[in-house]
Amino acid sequence: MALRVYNTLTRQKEPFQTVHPGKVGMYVCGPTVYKPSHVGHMVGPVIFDTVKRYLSYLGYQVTFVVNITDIDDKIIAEAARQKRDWKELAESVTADYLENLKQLGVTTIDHFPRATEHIADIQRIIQGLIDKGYAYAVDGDVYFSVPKDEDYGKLCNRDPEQLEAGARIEVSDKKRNPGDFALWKAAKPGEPKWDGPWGPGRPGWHIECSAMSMKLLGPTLDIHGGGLDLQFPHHENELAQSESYSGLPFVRFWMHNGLMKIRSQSRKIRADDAAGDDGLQKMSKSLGNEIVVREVLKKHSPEVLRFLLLSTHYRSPIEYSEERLGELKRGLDSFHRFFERYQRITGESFYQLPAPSRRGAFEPGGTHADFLAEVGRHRDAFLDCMDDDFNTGGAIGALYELLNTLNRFADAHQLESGAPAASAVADFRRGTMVLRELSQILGLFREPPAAPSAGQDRLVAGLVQLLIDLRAEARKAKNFAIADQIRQRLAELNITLEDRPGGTGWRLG
RNA sequence: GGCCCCUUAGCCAAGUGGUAAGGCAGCGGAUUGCAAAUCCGCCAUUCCCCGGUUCGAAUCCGGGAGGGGCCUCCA
Repeated sequence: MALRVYNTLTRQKEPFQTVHPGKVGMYVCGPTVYKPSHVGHMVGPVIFDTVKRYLSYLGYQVTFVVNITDIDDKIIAEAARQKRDWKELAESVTADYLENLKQLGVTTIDHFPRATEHIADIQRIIQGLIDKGYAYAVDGDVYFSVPKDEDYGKLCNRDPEQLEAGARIEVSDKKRNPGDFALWKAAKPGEPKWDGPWGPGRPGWHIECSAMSMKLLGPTLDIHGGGLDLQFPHHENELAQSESYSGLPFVRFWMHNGLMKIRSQSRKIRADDAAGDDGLQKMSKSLGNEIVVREVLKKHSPEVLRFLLLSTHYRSPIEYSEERLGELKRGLDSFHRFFERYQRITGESFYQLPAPSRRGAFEPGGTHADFLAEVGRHRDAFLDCMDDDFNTGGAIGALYELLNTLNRFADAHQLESGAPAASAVADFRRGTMVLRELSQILGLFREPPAAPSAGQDRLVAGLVQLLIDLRAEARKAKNFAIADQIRQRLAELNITLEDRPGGTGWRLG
């Protein structure tokens, strides 16, 4: 199957085609940096990081750009509130954002352009729009003239005439039409400003994305991504100004990810008796229900959070809850346990396994052809899901089936006990390599999970081993009362023992 | 008022015309001295409701109910 991608512009899945064969320019709207990121801000980066991983796996050379909007009304307002320098605020929030991305394994972004570093590019586009008659300057402001753009509204199916009916549009007597939006805003006294042909001021909200994306990726992007809530007005306006400026199609594929939701306290109470009201709301600052990423990572591993974001199709809304995270951790743990098992069997770390970085054919062969053929079927299922508009939820299902196949093979061939056939271990390794290959596409299992602090403590490890040895003696002597007491008391300390063919192991949790 | 989207088991979730993946939880079994881990089996005759198209629909069309997003800043 060939890759198909859902395009918001046409509202259907289309065969993926790029402007330049083999190359992909991908731009995703990043944050306006005035407050620490909440988990909703991670959805896009994780999704599009996975998109890039998969496109690279398919052989595309992908340039991935995420902008940082570091000048905006909200930044100015928040800095004033905190009595802080706006620039310093923007920088510290940016650092928080970048650290969160790193934690979540979002490692494929090539450029993080800042709006303040592209003022000249922004001004050039604004001037171009004025020259072409799409924009007009008034008292130091510059506005985009919506009626001049015949196909304005095509992304969101919006009729400019009806924008007036909304009545929620910012009133301004400077605008010629209610739907017109600012490209350049004149600075009020004390506000940050850059000199420009229309007077000192700063860029409007949408223009920085047009300027930076076209500068880094050319006039036509292959993929433009962002949250569903950015469709209008942000992307609609970006589209309008970019195409009016360049005269070329701005984006091949518009991709929008679903929003993070959270069960709100106030409605949860009602939901208990009111059937049908699930009490879910979008996570947002205005509703005061945001969960800051930094806080989440104090309690949960970043891998669980990433797993959550990939467990649902990217266009669907996704609920954030502690229960769900716990549930997913249990699922993830079964993979981690397998990796330890793999190491016991082969003496090799799963995380060191080589895996093809490019998609190729999987040739079963081997001594245990049925087993490898089954591995191949799961691999095909995984890749078919990814080909179908990056269906990560379905792909994860295939990953679980692959895990089951591998465990079953290890059981059936008693790889952990006695002296297993070398051919069985070799085929087992080949099968496991496929799990490594596929999980890398999702950015999962890149490194061993961080052991809880107690697990790294040599004293603790020594003491637990001592008790395991004593228990082994007791078991040998058939003194099960003592043996069980040791296990029970350890369990109370959150230490679980596992008696395996090769000896007893332990883990926290 | 306008524009979009969603509704699959206790929960999460894949599935866009061919007879319901997967996970969590639960239950039964193998294994174990007993557990844990792993494995096996069970767990939606049915996909919000009502019509229609079709040999055949969770999937297409029409209507209804419920939920959500956008139209103002939002990932």
